[in-house]
Amino acid sequence: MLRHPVECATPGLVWSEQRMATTPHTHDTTAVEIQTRRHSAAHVMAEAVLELFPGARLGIGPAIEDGFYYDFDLPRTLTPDDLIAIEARMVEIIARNAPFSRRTLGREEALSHFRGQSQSFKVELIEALTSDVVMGARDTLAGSSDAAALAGSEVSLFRQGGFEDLCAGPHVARTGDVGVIKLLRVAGAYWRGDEHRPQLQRIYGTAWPTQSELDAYLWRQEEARKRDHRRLGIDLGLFLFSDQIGAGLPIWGEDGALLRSVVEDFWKVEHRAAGYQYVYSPAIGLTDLWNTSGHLSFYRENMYAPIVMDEQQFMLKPMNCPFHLQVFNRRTRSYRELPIRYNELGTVYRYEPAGTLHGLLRTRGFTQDDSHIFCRPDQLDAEVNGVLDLGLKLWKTFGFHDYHIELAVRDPANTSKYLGDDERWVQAEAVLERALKSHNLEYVRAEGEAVFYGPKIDLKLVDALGRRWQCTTIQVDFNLPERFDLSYIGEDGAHHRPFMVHRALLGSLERFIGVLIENYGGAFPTWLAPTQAIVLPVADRHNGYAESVERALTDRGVRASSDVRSERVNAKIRDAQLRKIPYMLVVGDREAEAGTASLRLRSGDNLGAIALADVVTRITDEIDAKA
RNA sequence: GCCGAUGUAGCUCAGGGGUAGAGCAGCUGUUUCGUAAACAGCAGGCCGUGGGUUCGAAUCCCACCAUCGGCUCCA
Repeated sequence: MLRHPVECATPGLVWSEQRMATTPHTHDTTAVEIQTRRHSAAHVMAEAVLELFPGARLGIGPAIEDGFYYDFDLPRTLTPDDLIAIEARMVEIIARNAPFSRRTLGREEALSHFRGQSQSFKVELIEALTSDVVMGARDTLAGSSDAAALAGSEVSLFRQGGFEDLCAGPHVARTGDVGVIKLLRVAGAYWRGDEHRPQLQRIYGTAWPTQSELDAYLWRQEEARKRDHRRLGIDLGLFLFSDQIGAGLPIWGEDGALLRSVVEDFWKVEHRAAGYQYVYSPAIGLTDLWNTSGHLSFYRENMYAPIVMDEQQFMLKPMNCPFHLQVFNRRTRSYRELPIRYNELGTVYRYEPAGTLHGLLRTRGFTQDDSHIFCRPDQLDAEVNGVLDLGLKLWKTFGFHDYHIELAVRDPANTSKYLGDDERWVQAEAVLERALKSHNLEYVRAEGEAVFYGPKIDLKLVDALGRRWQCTTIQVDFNLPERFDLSYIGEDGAHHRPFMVHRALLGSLERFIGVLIENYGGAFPTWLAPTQAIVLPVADRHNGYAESVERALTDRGVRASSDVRSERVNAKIRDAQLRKIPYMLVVGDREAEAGTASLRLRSGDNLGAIALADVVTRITDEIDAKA
């Protein structure tokens, strides 16, 4: 049993509170208890590391979802053996069952205390912490401080055994209450997340009340690994990467390409129905184009080097916007034709640092489901609303019903990073905010997250395991129309500047399909499955009937095949199961005689013999319903 | 890009200074079978790439590339 946590009322370290706040279900008592346990485990780990590496400097050590970490500055890099040794020492410390105790120190006292121990990161934390508390600015490290107010502030410290740490708490009562721990991995992490500051060694671990809960967690991790789209991509033959092509450049294999084309076809039909006009644009454009668009000033580090031909410089496109602007601009536009909505599955190339590549979720070449909408000021609200309507329809059809939404706005402290005047930024933010509210979508404001040409809505899809995936982005762009001098002739006969909405609803086909794979664990709903039905003849003499069954399905547009190998049905079923094919139609003497098929579902359910026509209807109905 | 780990057959992995091993997949043959793996045989690798050490390197050292776990960044 977990005893009552040590009480703590002092305003504490910003970081631990932030972590707690970002963890779901914090109001749940058991969640608070487990967070307390894990945070205490981090202290135990720090004690163990200090016992083994007396000179170690400590960074921060919060509880995180499913575990905890602590950052250390150590004289040498840790090896897997070190991890074992640290874990063993932690088990000892937990067995010592030392009580956690709290005391407070004045700011100056605390500073000299940690200076005396050469714990410079702790010193920095106190300096930041006390000013934050006084100034009420939780996220600001720097900032002017009121000396008088600071002098009176206090910080809390927690001790267990021979180890004392700056900490807001709360903690468990004794080290024995930490529970069952396991260290998972070591990773480099920049101090305060800043790549210009020292890199520390971060040890990740997890802690649970009992061994069986730890085992259950490790089992869940294993299950999650089985859903990894990179694993499934290989197993199901969906896509591949090749050393001969280059990192971050996926190739779609047979079934992956089929899946992708199903997604694309559906996307195109829905966009046409929503009043979009499809356009095509080239992969490269003259350097001057990217100058005009502002990409060379604001996006160059993500762009590939110029291609020189005939004394002209071209650059590979990292975005599709400038091309769509050209389509709009090719002739004078009337206010009567607005809104104009161009869409394109546009393949872009962006340089991404090698260490950030991750299967289909982070690549160097990807195809955005892109669109640019040009409209009058009085149409802007309706257009953004229309984008959300279409988005919701798509996401729901693909099986995503929960979203995590951010309204990304400028960093007010650094407006020089952005193009365009204040008034338009304020206007753009207001339009996005109104659209979210009118759809009753909850969102959080994210300052400093806007792109250089406008504020945006970033929408993350929440998958079957509760994980969030950044896919959608909806941006109001007041800047590119200006740069390319877009205009339309208004009712008054004068030129007016159109507004522009830039949006990708699935994000990129690569990432979206990666997310689809993980969400469904490779077992796609029938309308998406590359092979929707497979006919399994019991013996070779049933191959003829099997092929007629297959034809009955393919004639109705079902993606079906037959497994006519000289294998036993058991083997054919096993292979079909592993390929996660939704429908298996077993046919033998009885079925051939009666004109039926014995229907087995991917779930393992055996529905028995069903008249062929009914099987076909059942499958086509399900495909049509996109269920 | 930064920190760490890893790289052996299509896949999963063993081996480890003296000219490469298993299972599955593949191919061939036999089997004709009723809801998650029939049997036998064959074939398959410049041990990520390039240097170095050595009589000899897949094995040791260095560099690079890629992948994995994180950090930072993002569709």
